[in-house]
Amino acid sequence: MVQIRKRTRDRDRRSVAATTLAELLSPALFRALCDPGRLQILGRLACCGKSCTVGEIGEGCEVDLSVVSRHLAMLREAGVLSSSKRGRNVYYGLDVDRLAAKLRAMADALEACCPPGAARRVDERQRKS
Amino acid sequence: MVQIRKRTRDRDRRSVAATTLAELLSPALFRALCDPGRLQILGRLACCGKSCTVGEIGEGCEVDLSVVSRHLAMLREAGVLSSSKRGRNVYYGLDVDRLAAKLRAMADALEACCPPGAARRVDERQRKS
DNA sequence: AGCATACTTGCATAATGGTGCAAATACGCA
DNA sequence: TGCGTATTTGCACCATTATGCAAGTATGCT
Repeated sequence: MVQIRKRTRDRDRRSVAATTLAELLSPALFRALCDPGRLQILGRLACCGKSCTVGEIGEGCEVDLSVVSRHLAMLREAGVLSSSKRGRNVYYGLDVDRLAAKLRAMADALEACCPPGAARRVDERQRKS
Repeated sequence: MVQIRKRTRDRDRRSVAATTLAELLSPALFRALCDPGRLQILGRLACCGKSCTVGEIGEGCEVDLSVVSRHLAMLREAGVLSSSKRGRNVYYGLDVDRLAAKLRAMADALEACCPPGAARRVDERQRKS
């Protein structure tokens, strides 16, 4: 009885994890991160540690400023960056903790979704048969 | 003196973190994950918890099996899935722990790269001026 | 060997994405 | 208001990617 109740709880937990996983693994986020130029911007903002204007971010980039602007907009729409306008300037900033939390949530959801114990190895099935 | 030594260490740590970050944030990985179909496959394999054949994975997918096969190959090349052949079948499996570890490493690198303390808030700069 | 099954690959096509230039918009300042 | 600066947007072009179909390869079975 205890055993059955426990299994039921496990199944529920996995089910919730599955929906969570599907929500967390959004194509849009990965889409935003899959371009080298955008990743470069992300890295810059992470290391710089403060929000910067489009012009500042574009400095040293070989691409047109309009491209940088579009990259930034895309990262903002994906929830990676936040922006705020101040005078003529638009400051884009990376909320490191937010992004880190999102990545860790994905990791957690992946593990929670996975059936407990047995099935964590890729090659298990081959070994059996 | 102690203060200076500490700052130097912090700078070193951030510098290492920056290179690590650049290595971890690989476009290829995000590239592999940015397609809805591939994410669906990933989710299935995560929840199923064991490696499956191409045919099994393709069941219920509306796309051609050749597309599934290509998606799987792409995920394998990105280091997300591993595969092994057994008879006529090819088993693709997700190593959940490996992927989760990769995501957490990204989160750690992001935080390590960020200058300590002050600069974790996006809107700090606007508040100053 | 011959045939069936499982998967991959070549190829053509359609869709999507990245880029630069030029024009438009938004704003501050005199 | 008029001008200069910062950023975004429209548009055309080129490159990349996704897809389905058909053909190819690899393997098991009789």
